[in-house]
Amino acid sequence: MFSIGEFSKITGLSVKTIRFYHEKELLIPVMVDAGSGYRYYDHANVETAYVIKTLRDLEFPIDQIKLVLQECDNTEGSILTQLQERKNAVKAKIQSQKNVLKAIDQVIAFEKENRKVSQNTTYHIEERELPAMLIGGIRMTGRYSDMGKAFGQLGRKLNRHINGNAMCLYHDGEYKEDDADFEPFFPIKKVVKVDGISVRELPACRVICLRHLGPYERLGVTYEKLFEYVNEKKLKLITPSREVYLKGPGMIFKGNPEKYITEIQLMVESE
Amino acid sequence: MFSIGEFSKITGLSVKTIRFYHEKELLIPVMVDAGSGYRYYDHANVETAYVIKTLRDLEFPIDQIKLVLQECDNTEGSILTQLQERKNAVKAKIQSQKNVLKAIDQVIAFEKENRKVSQNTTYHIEERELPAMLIGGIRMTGRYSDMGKAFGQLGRKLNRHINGNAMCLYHDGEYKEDDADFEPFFPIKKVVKVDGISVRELPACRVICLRHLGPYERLGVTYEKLFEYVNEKKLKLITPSREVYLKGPGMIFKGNPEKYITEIQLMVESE
DNA sequence: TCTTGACTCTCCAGTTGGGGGAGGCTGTAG
DNA sequence: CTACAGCCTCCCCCAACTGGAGAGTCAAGA
Repeated sequence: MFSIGEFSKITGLSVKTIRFYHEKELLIPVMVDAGSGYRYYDHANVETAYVIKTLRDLEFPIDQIKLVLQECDNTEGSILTQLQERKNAVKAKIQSQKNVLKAIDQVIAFEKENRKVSQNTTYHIEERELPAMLIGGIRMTGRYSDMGKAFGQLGRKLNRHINGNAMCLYHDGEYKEDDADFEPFFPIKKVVKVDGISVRELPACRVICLRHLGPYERLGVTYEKLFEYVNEKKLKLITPSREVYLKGPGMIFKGNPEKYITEIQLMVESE
Repeated sequence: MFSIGEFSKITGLSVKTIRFYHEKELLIPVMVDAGSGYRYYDHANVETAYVIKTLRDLEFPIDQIKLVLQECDNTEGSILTQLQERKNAVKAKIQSQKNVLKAIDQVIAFEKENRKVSQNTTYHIEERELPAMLIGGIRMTGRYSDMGKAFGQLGRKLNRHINGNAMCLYHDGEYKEDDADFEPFFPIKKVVKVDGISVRELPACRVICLRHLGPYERLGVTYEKLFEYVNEKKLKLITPSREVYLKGPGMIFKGNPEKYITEIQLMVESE
């Protein structure tokens, strides 16, 4: 018979753990001195202890180990079933961890992309030909402040198909506060079918564009510059116009709005 | 300003959780009524709540979220670092889970193998030519009861290279109790270098063999039958002899010793 | 103004698998 | 006989909440 300390050295379980297993009725000492309360263990206890250790290494929860030990001898096949169950549970856990990993990667990718845009240049009005692009978007009417949620949804649902910065189409010819008609979207790599997202091709077109540094509230100033240019050059605008969010709020933090960079693209008739 | 219930509906956090986050100073209500103790939240709190939710989804621990929130604006790159750290932590977790999975698989494989051997036949002495086999073993002197530990070690270290049932070589010509010279081993698929394990080829040979059903204590009876046969046929024995543990104790449970099946193989001179 | 019912408060306990330590008994060796 | 190692029970601690009890508060209807 071994005292708890000897038993601890034999089995490699800590004294605390052994007492805990006794309390949980997992590993019951062969004898407990009625007077002193000292626990004494024998060889059969050692065997049981090894079984418990093995199963704990396989991350069986205590309760299940108790079950396994109870039907120890009477069944032959049951341990295999239990092992299979445990295996499935561990598999499920791995899968959920992998999903977390994927989500983290996505956030990292987004934050990195968002940080890449250089801030040192000053911006000039440019005329450009935009190529056709495949997009996935959500057209909505309401307030601009709801756009964030839409981008969140788009990001989650389009995920790895995303092929560029967040953008938005403005279908109104004029500025509206409460009842605007706009369409947040992402360029995507190939046609996908996703609930609640409309996928289509945006045809190639000619645009004049200008970048804006600072919070969205001050976009008006930059729009004004573009309109001046349009008048001067006697160009004709076509709706919808676009904004490209080169650097905006992160997926986690809003960041510093003074550093946001947005490119405004106004479609004009080709000459 | 929102009451805690409204705030809960807005953010999707339970009321309990919101109070918990307050206690942890993660999410501090914009105002607490001094008289009633009622918590009131505003839009900034909603934003913070979303940040917390996002980070919790990525399995950031509370304390780290607190840090992240504290250095919210003052740093740009820090969140990326934190994300990378989190990623590595999750990766490590996945790896450890995968190891558990592998261990479970190994146990399952072992238990299945151990269960496969049919028990319904009666056994006869056979003469056989054994092919050469590559083995990994541990030669030891002492008691037979230490063999279990050796097999445990062998199983862990040889792992996927194992290519057959557990076996043992008996290098003594006679039966010894305390000071036996024996060598538990597994057949293996290819040469591997592992600390404390000797790997070599066992040459092909001629053996007479007989299977034994029951606990190891009664192996003597079966040995006797073989010795009778040897005398009768005037064969010459060569050491070492072997035992093949067709069905023995499981990796977790000892199982029922009455059902153990062991094949004894005695090497004889080729005719 | 009172009542009702929904809402909110604080405090306590429990979850898993133990670890750390206090304060007090026990066993054994010199 | 005494010292000291070993053992006992009891309580608190970890994370991230959840559940419940008992009491106080708010807003609306009678």
